Amino acid sequence: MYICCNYLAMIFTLSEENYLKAIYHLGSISRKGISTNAIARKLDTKASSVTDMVKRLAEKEVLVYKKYQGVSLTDYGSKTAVGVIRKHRLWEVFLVEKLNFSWDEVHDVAEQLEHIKSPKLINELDAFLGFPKTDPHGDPIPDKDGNFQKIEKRLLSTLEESEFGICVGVNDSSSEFLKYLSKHKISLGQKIKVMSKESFDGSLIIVADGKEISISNKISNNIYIQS
Amino acid sequence: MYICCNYLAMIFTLSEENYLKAIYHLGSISRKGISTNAIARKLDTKASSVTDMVKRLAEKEVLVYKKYQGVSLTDYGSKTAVGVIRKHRLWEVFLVEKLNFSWDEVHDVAEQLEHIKSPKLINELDAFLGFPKTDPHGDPIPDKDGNFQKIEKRLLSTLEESEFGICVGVNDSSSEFLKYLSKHKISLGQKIKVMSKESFDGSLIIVADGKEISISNKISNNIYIQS
DNA sequence: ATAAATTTTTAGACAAGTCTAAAAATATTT
DNA sequence: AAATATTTTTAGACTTGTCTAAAAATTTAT
Repeated sequence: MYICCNYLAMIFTLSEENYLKAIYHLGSISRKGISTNAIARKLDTKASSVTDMVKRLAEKEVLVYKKYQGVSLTDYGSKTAVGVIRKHRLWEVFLVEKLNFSWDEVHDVAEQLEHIKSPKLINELDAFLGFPKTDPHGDPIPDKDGNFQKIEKRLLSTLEESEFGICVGVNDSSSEFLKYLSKHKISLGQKIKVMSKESFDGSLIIVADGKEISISNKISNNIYIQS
Repeated sequence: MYICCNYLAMIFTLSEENYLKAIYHLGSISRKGISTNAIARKLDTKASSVTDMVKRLAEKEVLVYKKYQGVSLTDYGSKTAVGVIRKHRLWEVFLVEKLNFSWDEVHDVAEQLEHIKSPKLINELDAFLGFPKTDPHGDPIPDKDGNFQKIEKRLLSTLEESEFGICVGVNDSSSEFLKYLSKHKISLGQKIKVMSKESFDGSLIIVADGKEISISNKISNNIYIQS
């Protein structure tokens, strides 16, 4: 029998880790295949690049890929993604609590630190910080076995002017509502920025896929975003 | 007038930083041009690869390169290398003092951490650690302007019979060598006395931590002491 | 000072990761 | 169900950083 790889010793490049993390975030809401375009949007890259990478990752058996059907992570791929997220969030806590970073300064640095490879480092850091349960944005920190509480998500309606987020899910999955979203280019992974907010009816003017549209409070109460 | 690059905003790849660091280390010994082969040996790569990279770095004006004449760092290249070394050594202190790493475990992780780009991160880390002057191997840590003291140090192998000194550093920081030292209770600050010196192979009989041991010339050539 | 050995460079190739442009498949509209 | 639009994939190219093999320059030895 042919053993393709030793999972425990498997090493991923920085790029591969970023893809796994992006796919995990997109997939943690919907259980369907994640589309090439959604991944491309999330990673600010081109669909063709995603196709290439996804093929490589499928060969490594961290995700399942079928042409034109999108992808979904295997258990091992999911575990790997959670490991990267754990590192990201622990470093964020370190930066804020020990090095006087404010919550809006941590992300870029944590994006670099999350790729440092050393199990001892991250587990000692966890202990040094007193095994924190959430990061500075309120997102849960997985423990060293990958267990954590439910993911934090907000309604689009809670965003303020000039804030933005990535669409990670919907509350209402009626065909009617989903068609409305498609027509306005709002899909999983789509970046949405709030340009202005009308205080008297809660309607928003947002930018999605480069186009500016106005949406009612009813709509923004049915879209989940992640900052 | 054509301005080739903005030094302050210049960003180097991981590979480029490793080349600069290697050239800096080789250059702080001899003042001549550093040879392609010496760099290749230090980085465990091929001479042809070094030639390629060195051309790129010369274009970025961080070093001066003339065919067949070796290279030498410009002031800016040198400053960049010192910046990487500063990061490496500060992370080593962090790992040992805060995260319970032993001195033979830090090198590989610090090799990764030294490439994280964030001036705020490293300056805050410096403050968090109390502005340490030396790393766990006794090497000086440059301050944020790149200044550091040269510490007076001699090789243990230069001591004569009945002389003694304090261990202040090592030349080889491989885990293998450091483990050997630990086993024989030789660490930074340890007093070492030379009892006798074998003239034909240069081996020494020393006393460290109250115990008498024999060490080869290869070992004593990798330990720095201060009288 | 010529020959031999060594070092360094060039030329050409490769892998990872990305891109553009065009083709193929799927989804939507009428 | 045919036409249109969108998504996804393919094909080919580029960059970074590496390699091998061979050519050129330099150094060492005779």
